Amino acid sequence: MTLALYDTMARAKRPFVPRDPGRVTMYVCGPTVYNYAHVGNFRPVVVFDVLFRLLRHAYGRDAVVYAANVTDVDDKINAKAAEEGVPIEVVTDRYLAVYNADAARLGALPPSFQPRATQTMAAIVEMIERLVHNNAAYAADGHVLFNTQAYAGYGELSGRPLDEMIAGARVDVAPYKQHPADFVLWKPSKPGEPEWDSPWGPGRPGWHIECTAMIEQTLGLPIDIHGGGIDLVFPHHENERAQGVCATHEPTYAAYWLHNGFLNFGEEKMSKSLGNVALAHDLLKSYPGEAIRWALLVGHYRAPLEWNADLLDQARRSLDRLYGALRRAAGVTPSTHQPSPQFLMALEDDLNTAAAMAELFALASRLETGDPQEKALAKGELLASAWLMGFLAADPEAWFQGGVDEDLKSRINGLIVARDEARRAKDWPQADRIRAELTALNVEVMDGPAGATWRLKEQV
RNA sequence: GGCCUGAUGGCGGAGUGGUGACGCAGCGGACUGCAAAUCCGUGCACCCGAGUUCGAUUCUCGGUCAGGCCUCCA
Repeated sequence: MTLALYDTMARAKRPFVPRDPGRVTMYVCGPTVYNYAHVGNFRPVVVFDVLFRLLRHAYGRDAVVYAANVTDVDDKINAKAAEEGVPIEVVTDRYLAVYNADAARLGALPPSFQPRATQTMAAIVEMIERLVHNNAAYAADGHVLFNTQAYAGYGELSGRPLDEMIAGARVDVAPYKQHPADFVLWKPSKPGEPEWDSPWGPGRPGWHIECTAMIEQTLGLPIDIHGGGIDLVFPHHENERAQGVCATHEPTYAAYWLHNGFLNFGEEKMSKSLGNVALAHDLLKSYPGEAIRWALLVGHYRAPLEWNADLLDQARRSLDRLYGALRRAAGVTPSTHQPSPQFLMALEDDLNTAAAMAELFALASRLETGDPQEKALAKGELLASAWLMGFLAADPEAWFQGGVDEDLKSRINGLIVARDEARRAKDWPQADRIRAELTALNVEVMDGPAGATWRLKEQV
């Protein structure tokens, strides 16, 4: 295993060496649950799921501990709850359930932990107390603020010198801040908002502290890998790091910082064939989760990805190709359970999913054309490789015929049999009539040496 | 205003100092009663300008464009 990961702080690819190979820790910033999540929210979910799987492959299933948090204390949540006249838990529980269900349909394994801010309050308050005690935080005007001057390394992660940021800042500085870059650890709640007890009066935590507290509580500091969207580098992760280091006096907060790029929405391109490709939840009504996952992984995770309906159609066709090869090779017994070396090499190179996918196609091609021995190897490697990336877990038949109810299925099979009889009698007009009927049912027939197979034609 | 990325064929997207992945779409052929699928073959690209070099899409500089961050944000 020679995994190399691009570390945002080092601005370079670095060989990955965990602190303890027997306990590899990874934390990824999750969503604020106040609404249906945007597809872009699922890019990190899927990307870090691939990394999770790869790490488990390398270090062992139980050796990787992965925490992905949920932010359930937030202004937007408060607003939504107030709008509906319900407690915030009603809102957060609802959207968290949807989020988790959608993530599962995108093939993401459940993380080892899914901590929530509301369930980490004691740890948050305790950590703030520690920061105050360490002179890294101060109370002012009902707030507790982190003192950015207390940490010399502040700005190292994002590569921004402090004064530079202040010079370019477009926000007014709150009067109670000692330094313009200081940020809130604890603040009083507004009337009617949820609040928690603390030594500084009832209130709620600032945004950044929850992650640091959750990491310490679920994984322990320091951790090996910290991930999230590129937008989180500053200020969120910069602040997390400052807090974590000052609270623990441990110079490393996270050994590797990984950040995924954004999805690009070319508006005019997108809205034509598909009304709404922005919400994963809506997308899942039109596309298999696996196709969406494929689309999200088709480019390198750090690069921006052009997101449009075409991409999704192409993703589905790519999977058709792979599942098609498996379907035709139903009788082949895999001779290995190991992913192909080429495939592994691609993923180990900072998760080069595009190159890994190319290898999947190469394996499919060998599965189509190789001699029996080569086919057996290709099938084993194709399946093991694809599984490592979270693909091809479905039965090929189910992929092509999925979503068809039993009634329709037996009707289709009846027509296939009837057509087969007509074909054997060389009654081509009758055979074509039956095919037309099947076409009307959105079914495509494929005659093969072993009889006809069929598939549902693409929708949309 | 400050900081930072990126710009590859019809589309998406790897990668490389010299033989130019891969997928989808296209085209030609094989197979098929006809199709589909599959197989074989094939066309199409490296933003602009300058520099370094025997040679640059790949390195350097400048420009243009796009995106991100500095404020909630994947």
